[in-house]
Amino acid sequence: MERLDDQHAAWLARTFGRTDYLPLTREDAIALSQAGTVIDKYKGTHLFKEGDDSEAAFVIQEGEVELYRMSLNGRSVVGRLGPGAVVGDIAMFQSQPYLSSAKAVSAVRALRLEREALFPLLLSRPVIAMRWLVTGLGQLEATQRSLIRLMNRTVLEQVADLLLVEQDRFGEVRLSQATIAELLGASRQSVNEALSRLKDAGSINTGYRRISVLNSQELVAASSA
Amino acid sequence: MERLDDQHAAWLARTFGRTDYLPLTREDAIALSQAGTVIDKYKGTHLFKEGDDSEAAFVIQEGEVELYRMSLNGRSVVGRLGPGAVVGDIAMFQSQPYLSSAKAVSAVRALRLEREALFPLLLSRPVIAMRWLVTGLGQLEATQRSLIRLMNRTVLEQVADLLLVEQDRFGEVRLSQATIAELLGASRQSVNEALSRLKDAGSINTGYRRISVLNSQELVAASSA
DNA sequence: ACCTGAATGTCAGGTACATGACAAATGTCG
DNA sequence: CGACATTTGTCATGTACCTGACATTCAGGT
Repeated sequence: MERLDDQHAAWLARTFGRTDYLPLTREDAIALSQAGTVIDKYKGTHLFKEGDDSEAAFVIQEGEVELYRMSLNGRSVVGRLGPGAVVGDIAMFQSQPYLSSAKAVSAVRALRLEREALFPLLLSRPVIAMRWLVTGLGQLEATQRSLIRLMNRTVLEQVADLLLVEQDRFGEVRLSQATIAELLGASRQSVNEALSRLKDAGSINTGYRRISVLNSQELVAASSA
Repeated sequence: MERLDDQHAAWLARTFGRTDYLPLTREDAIALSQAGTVIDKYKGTHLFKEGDDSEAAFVIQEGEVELYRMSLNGRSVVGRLGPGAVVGDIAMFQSQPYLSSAKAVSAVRALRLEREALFPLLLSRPVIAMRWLVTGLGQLEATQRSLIRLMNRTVLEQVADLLLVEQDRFGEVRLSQATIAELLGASRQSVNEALSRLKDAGSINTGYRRISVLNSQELVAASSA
């Protein structure tokens, strides 16, 4: 147990709201990890659903979570979040039911923090509160970027921009064209068309559920960012 | 001076990150207002511009601020913020230059908080940190809503949704059609078209720089939310 | 290896929306 | 009060994108 806590604490210090000016003490990190419980979710299952009582927030440790809302027109994907991100906190802090649903896209491990445990912790440990704030503002920034990506842009530009943001350090994007279309609120056909154009231009390579960025410069130009 | 501080403190307690579970003591509120300086900005001037060094964050007290970013295609408006909202904090906490520009749409009074004064304050007064967090998460929620508004929706639906969100307690929206178009990333003509349809349907009334919501129910239906 | 579900590639037809251009109405300021 | 700027209303034209339909390719399990 001791060693596990240490690992956990170290992980939190590295990834949760990481900032150079806010060192997270081992003590803080352990307090945070002990305030919650680690939960595992299978691919396809929900951490919470729109309208549920917001009892807890979650810090994602492994896997990806998709945040979405339903409307008459169908699903709208608000975002995809990976390790280090927080979900469910908006509703919890506003004492409202969850506003979106959170679904595990892959197998997910997360730290589940109940309101009753989290609030005292944040009030007693300012560094954790600040880091939580930094994480939230990071998400706000990402969402603003998504907004801009959608406005005044053709699907080709949107796709180019998304590939730039979403690529890993090897220049790979592991998403199906249908998923990309959902993230952009576009049709799969249009995304396919855009990818073909970018491939013909030599900026990317495409494969099954995989896109490789070959030339970031050209993508930046194509995104007209 | 004494009386002024009191007023100021009371205002902050009422509007800044207001929550039932986090009472802001008079002492906290005064500390916050004394950590910054009140600045006044004329309509049309900038609080900060994209790329500037992020020295400070601002709590808006009066007036409206427009947040936008430039790209090759022109301006993209990220949002409009009124009293109680915070701008500039994202960049400041991430130690990056400002990511957007903030322009006063009307005469603006704001509390300017420098990094050097704000950080110690947040670390020493957890309730202020929590309220700051709540405010930030509120903006995140609003931005998520904007995202959804844009995705998979016709201009008519977008306009209906925006009117619902943006109306004041008298059911009035004081925005020009051109401004609405900018917020939605649509053309002025399309917005005009949509408003005409809603007016014909009897859901709203339109005037010079003014739209009155007559029937919220019908608007909800038209927005297919 | 084969079978099956998922993902990709491609086409035709329709439409919502952008662009550009201009007239009419409304507010503002000297 | 008149002159000017801003905002609204309306058209005509082109195009990017969506819908629907179908063939082809790929991956994983038995």
